[in-house]
Amino acid sequence: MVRDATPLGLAILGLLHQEPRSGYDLRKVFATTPMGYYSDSPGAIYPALRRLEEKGLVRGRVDGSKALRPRKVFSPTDEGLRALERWVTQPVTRDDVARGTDDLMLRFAFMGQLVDRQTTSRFLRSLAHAIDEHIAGLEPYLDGMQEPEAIHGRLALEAGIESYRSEARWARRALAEIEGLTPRPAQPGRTK
Amino acid sequence: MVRDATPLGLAILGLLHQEPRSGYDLRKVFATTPMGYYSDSPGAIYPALRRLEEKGLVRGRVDGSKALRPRKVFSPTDEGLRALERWVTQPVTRDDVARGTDDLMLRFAFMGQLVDRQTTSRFLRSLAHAIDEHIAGLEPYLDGMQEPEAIHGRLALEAGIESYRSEARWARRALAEIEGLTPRPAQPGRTK
DNA sequence: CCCCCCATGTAACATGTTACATGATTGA
DNA sequence: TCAATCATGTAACATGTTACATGGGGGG
Repeated sequence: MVRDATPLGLAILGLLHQEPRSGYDLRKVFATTPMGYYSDSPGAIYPALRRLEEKGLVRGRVDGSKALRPRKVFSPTDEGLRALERWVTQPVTRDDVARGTDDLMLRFAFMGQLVDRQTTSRFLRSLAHAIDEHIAGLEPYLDGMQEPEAIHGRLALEAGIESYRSEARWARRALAEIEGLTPRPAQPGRTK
Repeated sequence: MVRDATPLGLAILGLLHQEPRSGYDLRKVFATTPMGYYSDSPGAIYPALRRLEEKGLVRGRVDGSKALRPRKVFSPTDEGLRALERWVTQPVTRDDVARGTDDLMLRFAFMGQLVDRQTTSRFLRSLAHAIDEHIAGLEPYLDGMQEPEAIHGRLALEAGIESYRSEARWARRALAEIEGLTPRPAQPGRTK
């Protein structure tokens, strides 16, 4: 699984797929929306855009329409679109789940405009499964923390486990919602 | 609020406070326990230890007891202990909550051996409060996502919000458990 | 004998942070 | 006129990643 870009680069690529944007537009998105997890500093955005351009994943066009200082507006190339699709549809591993689920949520969010519903369903199912596995891997540690001296460690671990449980529940609910939208056209007999 | 060390450095400092450890010991902790969120690579651990030593926060002693290659075992200095205490007792801000709660959980876990119960209670209360505020800041974005086209974005945001809710519930439950342990000796009249 | 574990570390590289620089336009 | 906003970027720095280097000891 060769990495096409950094997490920030992939986040940018997905935003550019929603609509063409300048570096400044991207900064505003990261600064003012719940995507603020990613950096909004110019020292991160502009180099990331340059790297994406060097790899041929995005292309920038100078927009001189306004009298303002010229904006450089970027859009994904075909290759960029393919890289984006590869990223969002990657199988979900336990490692993905362990290191912050933000990345996974971003993949899910961008999926809406990019792949069909079956692919989304597959993603959610594999996500739920990976979370279950991860929880099963954490639980043994709880047994080693039953002494009263270990109360802080135990509680911290419980917080983690519960947060994963909450995410697994979400994944299953989202799956139901996505699949309940319309019966899949190819298999009308399976409805309900 | 001057930063005494990087997140990895603070995690190391807390582990060394539990018991003196070598660089290799630390790697094993990060590689085999739920603390695996932090890096277990030698290229991160050894430089981090050197930085902590240069700042006078830890001191290393060569343990030549075994016939094996000499281990270098580190412990926190008094100054390191003070830095650790400053870190865990820092007030919890919305920003802390937004960028991964792992750091906060680590602070909570290390708190057990470091501060009294009142400080822990204060931490948990401010955590619950910061999470509530953060959720209140996220909810307005949901309103802008009621159209059916925005379903993926809406679901992703809901996942985030629910995960924060789950953490706020945990904080309040942990608070009850910590405060229920024993009545505080100084105020016997307040029991029950 | 060879490979894996113990245990230390270094070097090149990629990435992000902080702070600065530039300059035009818009509103108080 | 002064500050804020639009809009681009660079430079120095800190940190982490990946891969390599070293060398002894124990087990199959």
